[in-house]
Amino acid sequence: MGANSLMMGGGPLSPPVTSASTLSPVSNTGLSASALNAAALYSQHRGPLMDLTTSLQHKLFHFSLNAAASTSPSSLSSHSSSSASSAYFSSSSPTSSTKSWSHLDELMLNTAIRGTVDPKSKSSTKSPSGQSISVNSQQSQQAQSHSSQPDPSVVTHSVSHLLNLNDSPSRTNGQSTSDSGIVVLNKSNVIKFGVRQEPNVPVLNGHHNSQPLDLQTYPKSLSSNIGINGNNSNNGLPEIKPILAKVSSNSSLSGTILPVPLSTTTISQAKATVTNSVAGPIGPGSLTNGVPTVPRRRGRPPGSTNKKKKLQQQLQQQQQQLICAMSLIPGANGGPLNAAALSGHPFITSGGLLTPSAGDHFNQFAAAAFAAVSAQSAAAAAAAGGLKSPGPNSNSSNGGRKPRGESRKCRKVYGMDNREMWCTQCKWKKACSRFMD
DNA sequence: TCTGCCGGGTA
DNA sequence: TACCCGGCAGA
Ligand SMILES: [Zn+2]
Repeated sequence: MGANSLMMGGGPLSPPVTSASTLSPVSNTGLSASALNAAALYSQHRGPLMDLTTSLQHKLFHFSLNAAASTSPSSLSSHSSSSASSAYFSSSSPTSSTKSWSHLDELMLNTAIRGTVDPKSKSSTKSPSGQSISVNSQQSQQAQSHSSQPDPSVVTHSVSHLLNLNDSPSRTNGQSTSDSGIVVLNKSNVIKFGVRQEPNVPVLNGHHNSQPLDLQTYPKSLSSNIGINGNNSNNGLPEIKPILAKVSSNSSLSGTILPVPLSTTTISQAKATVTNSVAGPIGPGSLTNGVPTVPRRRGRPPGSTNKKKKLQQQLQQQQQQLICAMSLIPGANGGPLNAAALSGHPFITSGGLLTPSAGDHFNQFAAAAFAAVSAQSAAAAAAAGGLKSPGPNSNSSNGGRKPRGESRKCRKVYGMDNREMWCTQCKWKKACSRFMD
């Protein structure tokens, strides 16, 4: 029931496309204008498409392209001056919670989409063409290892294998009313895809009798024309192609994912109808010459560090302690030190550091204070610098950091493989909101 | 080595 | 505010 309402309930497409009235997908998709138009054009001839990126949010599986993982952090950010198109790609540290697309497999797809795990579908999925997912993984690793520029065709190939797309659009029956679609598209640097939520619709047909998506991978020039990720060939970003497909609910082909023929004319037509009135994450400002660009990913850029700031804080703290200690010097018993006394003191340098020099009137009191402060600041620096604090019970409430709770949190409960099941806070590396202590 | 999460950057 | 990640403390 949900599927049908999703399919039928969609309003007209937001961009003023001529075929908008014939299209029934949800419009608030965040898909690129050209993609929407391509979908519109397709649905005009072939029947309605449904954007599952929106309708199946909770079932969506998402992953980041990790193709640039092996590059240095500086090369991760777009080096093009067009900051609008800059994007980051997650590094794949061992503890990284981001799933590399090369690790995507059928099991995860089924888990993500159907919420169930089919134990026998784990790993080593073979396609009839003799290629397997592991081959794609190898390809991806190759792409990762020797180049900061991932090979977009590898991405597309792999996705097509994973989705097991059928390459025969002619098998589509004309009954558009019983067909719904699946849209696989890029949104920022994340590919999202899914199928409509309907029981008993196998996402991946069990026979793996499909072909790879080669016929969907139009050449680079075309993908540039359609405006996916812009046509800036040297912007350091991988090209992510739109993949449009539909799920047939025909009895004999139930669950088979049929590709949408993105013909050259369709693409060019789609390009011609690109407008600036696209709503969604790809905002109006990110369209340049009708070419949507990839917005920069939110969040802390990978590779950024807190060390600089921390060092600064450390220094400041040190100085403060110094001043406090120096307040012992002029007064008899640690009376407050006024500015005049401090500024006139021979041991306070412009940098705020105390530099006792031989021959000066460096009294014992000051020496003692200096030693004390030095020891203190050294300890503080050691603590802040990542050295293990010395004793087991070094401090009961160190730094105001609350002690770790004893309950298992989402990460432990669901595991890294099911990150989509974690609570939001855990996803963000914040204090878990689901398993409170 | 893994887990939990704080601090802070970015949109 | 939402999202994301470096890095630290502790198990
Ligand atoms: Zn949680």
